[in-house]
Amino acid sequence: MESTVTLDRVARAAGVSPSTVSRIINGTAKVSDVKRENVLRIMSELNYHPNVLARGLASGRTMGVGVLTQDISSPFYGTTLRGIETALQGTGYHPMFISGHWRVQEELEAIDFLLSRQVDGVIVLGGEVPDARLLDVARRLPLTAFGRSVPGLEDQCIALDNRAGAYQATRHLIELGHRHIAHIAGEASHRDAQARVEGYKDALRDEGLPYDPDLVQPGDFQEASGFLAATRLVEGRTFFTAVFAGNDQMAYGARLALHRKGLRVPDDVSLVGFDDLPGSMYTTPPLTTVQQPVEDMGRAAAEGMLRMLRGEPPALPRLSVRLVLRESTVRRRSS
Amino acid sequence: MESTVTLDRVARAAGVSPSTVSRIINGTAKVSDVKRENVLRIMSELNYHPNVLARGLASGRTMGVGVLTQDISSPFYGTTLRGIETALQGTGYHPMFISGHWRVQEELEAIDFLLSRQVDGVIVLGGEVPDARLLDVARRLPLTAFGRSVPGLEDQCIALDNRAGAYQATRHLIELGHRHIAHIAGEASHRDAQARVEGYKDALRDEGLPYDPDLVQPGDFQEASGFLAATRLVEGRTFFTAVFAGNDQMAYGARLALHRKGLRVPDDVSLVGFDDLPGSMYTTPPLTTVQQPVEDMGRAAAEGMLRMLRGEPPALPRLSVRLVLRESTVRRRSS
DNA sequence: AGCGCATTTGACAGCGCTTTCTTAAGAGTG
DNA sequence: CACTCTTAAGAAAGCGCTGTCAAATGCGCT
Repeated sequence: MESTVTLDRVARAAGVSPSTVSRIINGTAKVSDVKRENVLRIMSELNYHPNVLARGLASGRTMGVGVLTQDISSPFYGTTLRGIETALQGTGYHPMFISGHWRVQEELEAIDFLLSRQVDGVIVLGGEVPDARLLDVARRLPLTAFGRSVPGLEDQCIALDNRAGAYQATRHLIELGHRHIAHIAGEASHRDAQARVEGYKDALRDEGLPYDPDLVQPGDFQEASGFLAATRLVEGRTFFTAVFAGNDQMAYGARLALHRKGLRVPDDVSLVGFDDLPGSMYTTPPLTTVQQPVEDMGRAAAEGMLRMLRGEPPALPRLSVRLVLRESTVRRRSS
Repeated sequence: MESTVTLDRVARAAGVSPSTVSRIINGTAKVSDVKRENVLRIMSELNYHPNVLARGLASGRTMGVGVLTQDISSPFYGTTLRGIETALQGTGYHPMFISGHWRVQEELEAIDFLLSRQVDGVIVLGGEVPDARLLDVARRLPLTAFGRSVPGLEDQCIALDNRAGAYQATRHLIELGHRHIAHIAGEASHRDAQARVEGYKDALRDEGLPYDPDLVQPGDFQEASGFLAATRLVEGRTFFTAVFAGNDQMAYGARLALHRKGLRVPDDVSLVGFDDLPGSMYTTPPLTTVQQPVEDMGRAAAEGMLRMLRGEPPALPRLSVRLVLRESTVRRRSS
C-alpha cells in the first residue's frame, strides 16, 4: 500500500529540506540547478502532486475562483461558463461552479459554500442575491458580476442592457410595418424579464403605438411557457402580426405553437427572440434575435477577476447587445 | 479589520476547548446542552464558517465529488450535470465540475486537478481518457463513469447503448417504408459516433437493405456539420427519403438545410435524431429521436457514487434508450 | 462518606504545505 | 588573508481543523 506522496517524502528522497522542494515548486526563490533537476526528477518518479488543500491552508491562496451560476444546464449560462473557463485556462486559476437556481436562499448558501472553500475571488452570474450580500463579499474578496449592476460596485459589473435590446427588437418589428406586436414575458420576478418588458413598452410609446395588456402574455423563460403563451395569443381575440419573445427558448415554444395553429413564420407572424442561443441560427426559419455576447462577457468577467487578483482595477469592457437579423421577421404585407 | 473567524476564536469566546466546538459542528460526540447552545449562539454571532480546506486536510475527507465532464456548455452534458447536482443536493457532498473537451491531455490534467484537490470520489462523463488511467483512479477512490464501459469496472459504469438506439432509429425508418436512409455520422473518433454508425448498419443488414457509403456523411456533432452534411446529401446524386442524424444537434442543422433546399420534413424527408435534447420537443416539427434519460443517468451516477462513499456497492441501475416518436418521421408515400 | 463507573471535556499531535528567520557557505574586497 | 556581503539551504512555526488519549466530572451504589 503506497501511502500518499507528500512533499516531505520527496524532500527526504532527494536529500533536501521540504523548504527547498517547496521553493522549486513555486519558484519562490533561487535553487541550485543540480538540486532542482534532482528534485524534479524525483517528483516525477514518485508521481508527486501537491495537495491543494494543504497549500491553500498554508498560503491563504487556493487558486480557485468561485462562480455562482443559476442553472448548470442552461444554454445561456453554459456559454458564459465556457467563456470563464477559457479565460482562466492556463492562468493557474480554476473555476468552481455552483448553481443557485434563482432562489435567494440557495444562492446565499452557494456563496457561503464558496467562501468556506476559500476561493480567491467570486464571479456572480445574475441571480437574486441581495446587493447587500454582494457588497459584503466584495469587501473581502475580488468580485465581478455579470448580468446585474450592483450600486456601489458598478465598475465590477457587466450588465446586459436588456431594455435597449428589447427596444431594438420591438422597434425592428415596428419598422417592418407591424402595428400589433405581442410580447411573451419572462418570469415576472426576474430583473431581466422586467427590463425587457420595459424596452418593449418604450418602443411602442416612442412610435406612438398603443400598449395593449392583452398582447403581453406571461411566461417563465422555458420553451413550454412560450408555447402556451403563443397559444393563448392565437386563441385570444386580439389581433397581432408579430411576437417578441422574452428569450429564445420561449420563442422556440411560440414558434411551434404558431405552427400548430397553421400560422407560418414569418409569412403570417414575425417572431423575434432574445439571447441568440447557439441553436437559434438553426431553427426553421433561423430566428431573428437580440444577441448578447455571452461567451465574451463570461471571458470579460473572468479577465476582470484576474486583474483584480493581481491588484489591478477590473477594467471591464462595455459590451452591448445587438439585433441579429435572420429569417423569422419580415415586412408586414399590407394586405 | 476583523480577522477571519476561526474555530479557535469561537472556542475562546465560548470558554470551551476547540475540540468541543469541533464536536458540536460535526456531532462527533455528545456535548452538554448548555455548552452546545452557547457555542451555537456564539458561532452565529461571530458568523463563523468552517474552513473547508483545514477540515479536509485534518480529516482526509473534503466532501467534494469531482466531475469530469467534456463541455460545460453542452446541452447534453449539462443535463447530466444537473442530475448529478440534484442527487448530491443535501447530502453534504458537493460536485466539482471540470471540462476535458474530449482532449486526452486535457482530461488527464483535469483528473490530476481533481485528485490534487483531494476530492472524495470521481464521476467521469464520457471522454477519451485511457481506461488504464480510470482503473488507476478507481483503485484509490470511488469512481463511477457515465457513457463508457471500462473493462474491469463494469459495475461502476453506466453505458449508453448507442448501438441499440441507432438500431431502433434506423429500424423505425425502415418500418415506415423508407428504403434509402442516409446517416449523418458524428466525430469519427468518438466511441459513441462509431457505435451509432454500427447500429445503423446493423438495422440495414437485418432488413436486407444495401449499405451505401454515399449515404453516410461525416459530421462532428455540431449543428453546422449537420447542415453541411445534409446539403451534400441533397446535392449528391444518391436518392434518399430519410435521414438518421447521429445526434439532435446535427439533426437541427440538417433540418434547416432541407428547408433551404425546399424539402419538407417529414413530407419529403423523414428525420430522426439522437439524444432528445430539451429543445427537440419544440423544433418544427418536433423531432423523432432516441431518448437517453441523461438527467436520470447523471442522478444514477451520483447516487452510485454516494453508495460507494458509504462503502456500499454502487448498484447502478440499468437504464436504456428508447425511441421517442414525434412528428419528423412519417410513412413513406408510395408515390 | 467513599468507591467505581460512565460520560463529558480538554490537551495535543498532527494533516501537507508555506514562509519567515537563521545559518552556512561562497564570493568579493582591501 | 581576514573580513564583510551575498546567496542558497535548512529549521521551525504555523495555517484551521480533527481525532486520539487522558483527565475531570458527575452519578449511583454500598
